[in-house]
Amino acid sequence: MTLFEDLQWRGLIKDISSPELEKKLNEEKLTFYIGTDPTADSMHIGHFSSFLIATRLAKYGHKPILLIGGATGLIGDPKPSKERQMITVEEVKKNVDKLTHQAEEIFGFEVVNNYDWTKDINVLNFLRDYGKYININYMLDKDIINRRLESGITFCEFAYTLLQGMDFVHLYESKGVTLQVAGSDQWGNITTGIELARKKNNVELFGMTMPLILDDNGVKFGKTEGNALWLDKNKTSSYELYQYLINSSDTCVIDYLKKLTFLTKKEIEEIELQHNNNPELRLAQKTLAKEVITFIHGKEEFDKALKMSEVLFSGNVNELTSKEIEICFKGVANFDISGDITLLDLLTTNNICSSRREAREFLNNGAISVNGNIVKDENMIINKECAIDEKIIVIRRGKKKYYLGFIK
RNA sequence: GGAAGGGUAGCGAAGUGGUCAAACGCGGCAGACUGUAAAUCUGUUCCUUCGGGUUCAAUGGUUCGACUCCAUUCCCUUCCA
Repeated sequence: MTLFEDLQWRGLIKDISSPELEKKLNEEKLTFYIGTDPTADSMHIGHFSSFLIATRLAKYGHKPILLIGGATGLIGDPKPSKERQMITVEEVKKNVDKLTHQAEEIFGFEVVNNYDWTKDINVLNFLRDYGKYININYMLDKDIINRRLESGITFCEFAYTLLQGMDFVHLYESKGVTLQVAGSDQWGNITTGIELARKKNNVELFGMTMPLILDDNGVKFGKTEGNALWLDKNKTSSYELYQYLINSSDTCVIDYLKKLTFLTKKEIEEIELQHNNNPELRLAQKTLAKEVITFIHGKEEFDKALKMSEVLFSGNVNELTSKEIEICFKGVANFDISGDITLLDLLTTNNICSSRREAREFLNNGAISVNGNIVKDENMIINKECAIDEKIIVIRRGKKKYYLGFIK
C-alpha cells in the first residue's frame, strides 16, 4: 500500500490542492509543515490528532516542520461566529514556549515560530510585498470570511489569512517547504499561501487537509463537557485521557484507530472483527487508549492509567494501601484535610460540589461515596479515623469523578 | 457622525407593570438500566443557616410594586455617511 492509499484508507484526506500531490507524496521526499496558534498553554488531543500526520509522513521519509504561530496567534484566525478576544502579547509568548517544548517532546520534530520572520515586517512592506499580490475579492470569497460579512469582521482578522499565506511562502523560501497539511478548517488559509507563492514566486505549492474527527453526535473528537483534553499531563491526567478513550463509542472507535494510531490495516481489521463479535469486551477501545497514551506520555503513564482504571471500576478502593492510592491517583484533584470536618463542608469547600444545595442533592441521590461506600449523611465527620491508613480519603462523586483528601 | 434593532440564567429563546427565581429547548449534573457504551426513563440545574437573600447590561428615576415604564451611560448588530 502506498502512503497516499494508506492515508486515504484511514480517511485522513479531505482536500488536496492538486491531484499531482498523490504522486509527489508517494515518490518524492517533501518538506512540509503543519501549524497551530498558541491560544492556550498546552496542545489538546485535537492538535494531537492532526499533528500525527507529521509522524505518518515522516515515516515515509518526508520532512516535517511544526509551526507555532507566535505571530498569527496575536491576530487570531477568524471564527465562524464572531470576533476573537485578543490574547495579550505576554500570554502568547508564554504559550509559544510551552507549546514549542511540548511539540518537541511528543513529536520530536523541528519547531519554528512565525513571529521570528513576521515581527520585523513593517506595514508598508506588508502591503507592497504581500498585499499587492492578493485581490480583495479573492479573500472575500473565502468561506470563513464570507460567512463573517453578515456579522461583521475587523480588518485585523480579515488580514489573518494573508499572514498565514506569508508563512507558507517564507517556509518555502527559507526551508524548501512545498506542502502544508492542516485540519479542513484551514483550507482557505492554505490556498492563500498557494496563491501567494504562485504570484510572488511563480511556483506551485501544495496543500492537503484532513477531515475533522467527529464522534457520532457530531461533536469534535476530544471535546468533553466544554473542556479540552490537554496533552499536558498536569492539566489532563493520563487517567482522564484513558477514560475518554475507553469510552469511545462502538461506531467511532474503529475510525479512531485508523486516524489516531499507527496500527496497520491488517491489525485494525483483526481488531474490528473481534470487536464486532464481543463488543462488550471493548477490545478496540482498550487498544485505542493504549496506543494513544503510550505515544503521548509513554508506557509508564499508560500502565498507571490502566491500573488506576481497573482499581476504580472493578476493585474496591479500600483494599488498597494509601501508598498505592497515592501512586495511581496522581493527577486526580486533591485537597488537604486538617482536623474534623463534616462531609457537607468538605464537599463544598473543596469544589466537589458548587453549593451546599447541590451537595445535599448529591448526597440524597447516593452520588457521593467515601472510600468506596455510599454515604448519605451530610453530617458525617471526616477525619483521621475514617481515612485509609489514617492518611487518605477517597471521595467519589457520580460514577467517574474522584477526589483525594490528604489528612494533615 | 446619522437611522434602525438589540443586550434575560452556561447557551438559544419567551416574558412588555404584580400570579416571576423568571415558560420552553439545548447543554450540564445526578439516579435507574448497561459494556465505565449508545438509546431511553426519572430527578435536578442562582445562593441559603430553608426564615429568606441576591438576579434579567450599568446607574439613577417613576410606582405600593419594575425583566417590563422614563432618563443617562456602556456594549453588540445592520443600514446610511
